[in-house]
Amino acid sequence: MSSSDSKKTPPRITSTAELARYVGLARTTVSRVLNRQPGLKQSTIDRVHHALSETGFTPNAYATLIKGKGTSSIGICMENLLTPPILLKLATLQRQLRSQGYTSLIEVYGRGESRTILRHFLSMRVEAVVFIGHFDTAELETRIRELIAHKTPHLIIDHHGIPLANTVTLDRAQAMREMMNHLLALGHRSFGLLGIPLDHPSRFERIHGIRAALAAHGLDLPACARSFDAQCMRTQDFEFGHALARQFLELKQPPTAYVALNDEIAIGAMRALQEAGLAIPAGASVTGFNNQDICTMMAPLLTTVDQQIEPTIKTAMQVLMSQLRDGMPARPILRTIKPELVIRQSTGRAAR
Amino acid sequence: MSSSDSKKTPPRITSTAELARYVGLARTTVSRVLNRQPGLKQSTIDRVHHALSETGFTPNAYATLIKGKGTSSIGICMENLLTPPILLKLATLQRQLRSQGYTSLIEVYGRGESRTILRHFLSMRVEAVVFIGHFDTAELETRIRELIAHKTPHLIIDHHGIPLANTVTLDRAQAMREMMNHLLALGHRSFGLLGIPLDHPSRFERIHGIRAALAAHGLDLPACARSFDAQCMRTQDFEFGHALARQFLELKQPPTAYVALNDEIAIGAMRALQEAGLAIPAGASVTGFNNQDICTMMAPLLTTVDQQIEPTIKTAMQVLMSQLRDGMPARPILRTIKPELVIRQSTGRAAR
DNA sequence: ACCATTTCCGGACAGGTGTCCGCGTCAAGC
DNA sequence: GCTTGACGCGGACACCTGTCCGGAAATGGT
Repeated sequence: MSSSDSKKTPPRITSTAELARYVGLARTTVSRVLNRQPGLKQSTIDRVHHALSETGFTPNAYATLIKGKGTSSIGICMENLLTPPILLKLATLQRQLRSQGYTSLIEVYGRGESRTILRHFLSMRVEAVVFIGHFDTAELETRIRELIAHKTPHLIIDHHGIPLANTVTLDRAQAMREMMNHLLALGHRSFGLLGIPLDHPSRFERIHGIRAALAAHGLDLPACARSFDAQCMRTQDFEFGHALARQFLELKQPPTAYVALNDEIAIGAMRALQEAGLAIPAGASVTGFNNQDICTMMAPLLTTVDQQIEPTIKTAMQVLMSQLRDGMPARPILRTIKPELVIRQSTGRAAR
Repeated sequence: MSSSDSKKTPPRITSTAELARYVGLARTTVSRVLNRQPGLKQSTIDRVHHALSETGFTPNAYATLIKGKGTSSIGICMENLLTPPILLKLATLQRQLRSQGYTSLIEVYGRGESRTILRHFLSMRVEAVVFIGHFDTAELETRIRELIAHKTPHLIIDHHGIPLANTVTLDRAQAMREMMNHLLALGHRSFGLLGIPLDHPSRFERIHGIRAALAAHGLDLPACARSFDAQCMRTQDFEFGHALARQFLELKQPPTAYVALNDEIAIGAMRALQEAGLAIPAGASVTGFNNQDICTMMAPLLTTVDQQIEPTIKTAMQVLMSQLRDGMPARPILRTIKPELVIRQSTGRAAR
């Protein structure tokens, strides 16, 4: 009791050397304890661990990682942090990476910042870089070239159309083909595209699928499908869909089926149509994309496309891990994920 | 032309020393160029920059940051990456931090992992740690104590009730008080609470606000409000709200007003009520929480509470920056954000 | 051709950690 | 009391970058 038990305030330790002084051991001994090397008495191990939890000291990660060998970190560049499917991918990817012992460095892309972001990742010596979402193609391709030159593994999720890049992406053309076939079988022949411009490169795949399905029925895209995207500002998707649908309703002969870029736009459009007195699907059909949770809470339940996120991330992990294990592949890896059409209540036979 | 121009493959440079050898300069000279020190010929500067862009070399961030002075990084621990309001907070905070020159290290909390996460942050020598969301109170309090001992600034967003922690949080009691006053003024006297258990510590604030509003009207909480949370599994919120509402509908006298934990649950409940033939708000009133985008796309438009995320993050940044500038505050900082009641169409006079 | 100035070199140290290795110390067994 | 291990010490080097400083070299001007 009379001994100096006034250890109310353990000193602030900032290095293993200080910690070693604190417990009265050599710095190298402390280091050996921290790295679980054999040949140490149990009592000294306990002594160090006790001091460790007492002072709360944490070894400086930067000093360890100077050597660059095995930072166990992956850089993830996100298109944004707001759209649900992208986020779901991030969340599951991050979880799986962690379970494999990898830390994620997450950065959000802003116009033209990809260069800065990539430099940051490389300066942090990440072991791979993942891009999730849609980016500027030319810019992204430059980044990929840089990564390949660095021999740093990479993976693109969603953005399709860069031949030299390892890509895991949903087959959006296939998705649109199936969706169009579904609508065509219901007798629809005039379509309103919501949030899917006819000529924008980022929507090329979708348009391609739509065109293919129409062609198979002897129909021509520009003749039976229209898009009013240029007329409306896209700020918030529900409102966007709402505004787009209203544009279509001003036509003398509005389309009988509406194909939306995503579920939010579809729901906004449904609301506009219903407000105009149209019953769905009796008066018009509406389709979404992503199969988000809301789809089953609408009246009517929304017909949509499921992104198959679980399988997507699963193959993404495979591609990533194979690169981390075996190095860069001889030729770029391309894995396309098959979408799943989810037919619910918002699509029905075309009104006469 | 005859000179050796076969620089098709610039070598892989991993240190400034190698780069210096590559351009035929001293390592220190290269370092001076990289750090923009004066007294250098323009031609040598160009020479280095050219080699830099040619080889794509990036200085090792870890070596620079060993000294620990200013990693300019902030650790952010997230409750999850799936609920929209939390994510909106993350996204805006991350953006604002970056505009101030800070990098964000984002980690997602999993049961009991907060210790590991905090150790990681500290080993990365972050300059502050932010918690966003709701956590286990005891666990979180321990972390905060550790951070204070480390003299590392911290901030909690949303989780309320840890006296020694710097906190920025929405006044949820106030929100519920206003909401209940609104419903009481409409004549409602029996309430169904959706996703808000009467006794769970994480919902203490809400219950407190509800109780206060009722008491002001001479009413007793257990007498006029019920919660069926224990009966239903909460996996997906829409379904959860749907299931909860169905439970209430089995009562002989179902409540006339439903107060939900969030917008998703409210929407699920609305759907269940409508399916049962109840008109809203004529047959029953429903309120949400968060004022997400969907609220304006429902029929009827959902009455809800706006979280005021912009002001929240703005004050969060203030609290954070003041700590980074002036060090730890003498006493814990507590800033509460005033919510905003958003009255729309889903609430109306109580049915007789 | 000479001098002054600018510019670059290269050695040195610091920063925190991991690892190797020879040597001292201490305790246990004979 | 001696040998034999087991264990801890402490010096050394490495990793990569930033910075300081004296001296060498090149450049400029006269």
